[in-house]
Amino acid sequence: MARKYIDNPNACSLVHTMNIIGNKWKPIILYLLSNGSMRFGMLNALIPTISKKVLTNQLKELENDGLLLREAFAEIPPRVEYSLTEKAVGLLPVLRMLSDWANEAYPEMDFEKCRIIETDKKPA
Amino acid sequence: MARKYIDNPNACSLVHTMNIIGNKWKPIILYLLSNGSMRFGMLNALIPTISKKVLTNQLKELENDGLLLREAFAEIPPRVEYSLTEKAVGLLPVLRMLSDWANEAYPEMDFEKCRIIETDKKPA
DNA sequence: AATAGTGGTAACCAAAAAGTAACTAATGGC
DNA sequence: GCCATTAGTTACTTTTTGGTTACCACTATT
Repeated sequence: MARKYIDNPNACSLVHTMNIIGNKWKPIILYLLSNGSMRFGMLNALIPTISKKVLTNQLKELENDGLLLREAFAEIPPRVEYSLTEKAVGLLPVLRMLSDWANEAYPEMDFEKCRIIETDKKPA
Repeated sequence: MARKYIDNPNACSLVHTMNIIGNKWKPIILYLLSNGSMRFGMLNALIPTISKKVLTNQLKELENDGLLLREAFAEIPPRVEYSLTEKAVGLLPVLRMLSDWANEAYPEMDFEKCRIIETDKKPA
């Protein structure tokens, strides 16, 4: 009787996508940049609980995987803009569906859907 | 000038979905079970590189999140069947799209799409 | 008694992800 | 000189995920 098994999970396209975006911070970053290009400092301000170290690393990985475009201008102080590539834009509808799924699957949970709050104070 | 920021990433529906399925093993488990219910041992055999400890834990988490149904039969030896809930079935089309995205986004990569290999030998 | 079948569990460890705090570079303005 | 701006970088630490190994329970069979 032949045995069946998965030979190499890393060769699986689904797993590959998850490896690329399935962590704590990348979905948020992609969501924020879906509204248009953004500078490092703005991303950092919009996600108050992420460290500069981690943000830098996440942006670098997304760039390496072809999802982000990093555009450095010859300016002082330094100015760097991050924007989504076409590859990433193609992923947005799927992210939207993942978001919608949670809203439907857990109706008892009041999700904010990555709500952006406008205020003049930053939490302690 | 008002400042904007994300107040709580964990309240975000997209992040919630990622927290639930966005790790190393759960996409594979969901994929395998999309073909129909399965027993613990079969899952373990089909994913040769996962430990029983981790498989147990992943199944328990998926069950707690409402994606898996665990059905224990009054039999000896123990017999337990795992199957997808409707909640999980609703997620399958999205997983499929995540898979398709990788195939399109990285055409130079030859994904196996969680290919199941039939053979009578298990790798060393 | 030993072995088999099945689905685990427990104790400990390794690797990866994320966090903390301090520092850097290159100007420009006071 | 000091302070400000911006986008990092570095060294170390903590937390989380995943792995290893041995063991368990309850029969049934040899």
